Amino acid sequence: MPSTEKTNHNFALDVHEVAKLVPRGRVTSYGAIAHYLGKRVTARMVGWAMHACPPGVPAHRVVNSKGILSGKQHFKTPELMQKLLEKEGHQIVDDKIQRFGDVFWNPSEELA
DNA sequence: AATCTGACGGGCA
DNA sequence: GTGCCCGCCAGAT
Repeated sequence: MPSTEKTNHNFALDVHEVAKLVPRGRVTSYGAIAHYLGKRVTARMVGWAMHACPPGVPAHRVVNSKGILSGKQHFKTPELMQKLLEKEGHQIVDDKIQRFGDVFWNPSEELA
């Protein structure tokens, strides 16, 4: 249960927690996680949090609002992110997840 | 101490 | 549809 109260400079932990809940074969966005955690947490903060994501967090399942693999450069190798996603059944064309609307997982609803 | 940057996103021109 | 601006806050310079 992530805290949505006042100043949490620990939201990174919440971000990681939510990221781990993303089902295999589904993806979510930085903004969706941010919205779920609360108003003070913005997509940028989520991005920052992912920067320090511990092992076990499926960071490849988190993309930007357009379904683009904006963070692939931060993986061990840029191809890794796409490869993992394709392995989970996603189609990716030009760094963009196809059928994004269908595989999108919204924590605010699915996890509400 | 001050400033810039960033795995982003929404709003407006 | 494209592009610029602003906000949010923690690191890095």
